[in-house]
Amino acid sequence: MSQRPPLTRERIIETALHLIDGQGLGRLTMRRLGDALEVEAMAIYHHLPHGKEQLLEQLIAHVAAHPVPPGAGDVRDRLRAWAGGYRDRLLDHVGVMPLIVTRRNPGALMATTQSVQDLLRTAGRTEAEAAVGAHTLLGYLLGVVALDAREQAAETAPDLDRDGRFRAGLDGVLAAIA
Amino acid sequence: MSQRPPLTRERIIETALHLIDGQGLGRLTMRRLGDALEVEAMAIYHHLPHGKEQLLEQLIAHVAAHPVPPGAGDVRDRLRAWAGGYRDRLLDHVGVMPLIVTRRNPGALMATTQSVQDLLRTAGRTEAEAAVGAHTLLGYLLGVVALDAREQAAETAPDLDRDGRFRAGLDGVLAAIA
DNA sequence: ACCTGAACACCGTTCAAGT
DNA sequence: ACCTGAACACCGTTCAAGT
Repeated sequence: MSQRPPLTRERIIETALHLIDGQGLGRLTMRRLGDALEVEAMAIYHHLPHGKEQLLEQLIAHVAAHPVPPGAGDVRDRLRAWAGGYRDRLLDHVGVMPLIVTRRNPGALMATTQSVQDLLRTAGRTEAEAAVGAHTLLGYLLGVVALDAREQAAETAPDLDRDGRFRAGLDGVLAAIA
Repeated sequence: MSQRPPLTRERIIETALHLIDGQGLGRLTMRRLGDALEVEAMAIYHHLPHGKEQLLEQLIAHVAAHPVPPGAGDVRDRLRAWAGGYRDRLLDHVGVMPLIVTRRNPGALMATTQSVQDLLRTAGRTEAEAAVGAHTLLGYLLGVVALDAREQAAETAPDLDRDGRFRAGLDGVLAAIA
């Protein structure tokens, strides 16, 4: 008798993310999520009282919240490393990109943006420069991931060096802001 | 007796866009679209045999396809003007942004990207520089619109100069690529 | 050719009931 | 407290029928 692990918010979120990564956002339904959790769909509402809307907000938070870690060293190097990690995470969960771009849960992305802005501020930029810089870098990251995801879908030029192109573009953006 | 104008693909697309702009993507359903067109929902299938999927593809094409117009003059000036217009269009139809970021209809965005790449190529950049430049500029544009849309939803700092911040970031990106 | 109406499988969610 | 089961309103779509 394989005992089912207890139903928790974390397990729900993780399973939903796994479902999206494997089958796409369109196939995430409360009923299918219930099946994957070996539970009736209605049981989910006990842990997420606001239903699917709340589930999606949690997914956005889980993927999009990725603040720059504290540390020292050259600002551009720190931002370069952080941006690479953020891009990897977003590409691992491209299925949630449409959610991140939605009006739902605006806080998740804004907290991440704020952390970049704070870093730039600490590094000596003016408040206005830091705001423009953080907005530009985050915009570049989000948009480039969206473009890469589409290219993958279209499957044109499979020999394309997406990583190299990203790093080249990133260096340009970093030169402009930091 | 107000005669209903004939049902055409264009009228369907326009009405759907109007519905999204006013009520959001989540409220676009075939049945509601039928109501807005003063027709049974099933009539739409006669003009879009592949149903909602085809409708969404058309909406993406309508909003995201925005190639750089032919012309002469300073490359940065041309790209600046074009980018401003593209941003305005995307902001006018933020509701379709989640669709643009989806894997559906990859061609629409890629054609736009290609037009930027061609412009950079004609202006003397190498093929690789043009590819990185087009990808960087398009990425910046898409991502920044997504961020702006979220900020609008959160309604923090209503005195924020979003247009100025965009132009400042755009100048940085243009300096890096053109 | 163009549109309608009934029908089907599926969806999110409420609500009363079980343990 | 935690989960189930039936029910409701809604969805996209098929298919036969109308004109």
